[in-house]
Amino acid sequence: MKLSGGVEWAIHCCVVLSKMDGPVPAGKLAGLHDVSSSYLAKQMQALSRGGLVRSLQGHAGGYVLTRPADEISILDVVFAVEGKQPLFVCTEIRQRGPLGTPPEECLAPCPIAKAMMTAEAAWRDSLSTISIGDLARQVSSTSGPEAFQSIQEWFSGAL
Amino acid sequence: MKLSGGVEWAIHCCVVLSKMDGPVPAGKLAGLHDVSSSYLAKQMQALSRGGLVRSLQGHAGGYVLTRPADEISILDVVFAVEGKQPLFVCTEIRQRGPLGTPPEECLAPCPIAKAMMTAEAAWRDSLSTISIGDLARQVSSTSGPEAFQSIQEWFSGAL
DNA sequence: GGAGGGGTACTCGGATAAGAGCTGTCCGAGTATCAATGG
DNA sequence: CCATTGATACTCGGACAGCTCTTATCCGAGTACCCCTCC
Repeated sequence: MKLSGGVEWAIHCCVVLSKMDGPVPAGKLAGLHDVSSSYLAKQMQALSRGGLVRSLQGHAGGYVLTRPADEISILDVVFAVEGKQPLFVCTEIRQRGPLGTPPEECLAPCPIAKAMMTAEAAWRDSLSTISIGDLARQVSSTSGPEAFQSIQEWFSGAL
Repeated sequence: MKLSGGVEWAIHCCVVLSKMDGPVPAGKLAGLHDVSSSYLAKQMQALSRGGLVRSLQGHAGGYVLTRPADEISILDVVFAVEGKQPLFVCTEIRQRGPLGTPPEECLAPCPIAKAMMTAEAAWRDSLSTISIGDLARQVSSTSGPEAFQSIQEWFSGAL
């Protein structure tokens, strides 16, 4: 029970994209972070399907954020990469077995499922309060404001 | 990225155990819920390793809760079955690549990891506020107080 | 009648296969750029 | 000198294997009960 590693990559890429002017191809994002180019491309495709980024094909193509960074929450990224399926899925155990409760009596949700859903909602709420813009500002204050400028220059100079 | 299905089984078993007098073998718990006996045994072993239940071997053996139901939170069960490893693991991407931040400058935790950890803490906090005893009381009020008595009788009569 | 010993049946515990999902890779479809050519 | 046209190189997108983790199963180790035997 572990979150996909691609989530971390995707968030980092979104933060970087939020500070770049033009489109950035997946290959350069992979080179910057020293990760598999092909696999990161897969994550970017997920972001594209989720509507978080827009893909530009052709010579000077790449990915661009579709919305302002402050309007993209971490939850959006997690949903795009991992899917919206909840962590806990109730299989209605109470209805099974020789003493199972008949379905017509199961009006209220199973208390166990309810508790798990409440906790999951707390998790999602916490993720939805933090935006890509917030993260970018925090990175600027910790790693220095010139960090993103160096990245942009590296993208231009390219390897 | 889905929680192990065994978690649901384990919680249900803990709730049932909290209302039983004597030890209950894993086979009967499996029969009650109509799930794989062998696989549920594995989950019970995890609970035993986690110190939540005590195993009694021999003819009239089985599993018994080690603590009062009100002192066992759902989080304890999740930790016992899934392990205490966090959902999100930071691989320190910021240190990798040509523009990676040197380790000696990474004093503060990565903002991205920090945000994920905060959300995870909210999830765990929510889980830790609900005990097995709470769930048992909710089941009694929704499914009727006689439900657990029927189960106890079914365990005695056995199949 | 009571105590001791052996057998039996039941329990847990860990070691062992099958399946699904994540990780990683490849090649084809599409498009903007650039250069060459003709007017 | 400018517009058109073709080639080119670069991009994304989805289809294809390898591997780890979850799911499912089995058999051996250990223990309490029960019955039989002996005193």
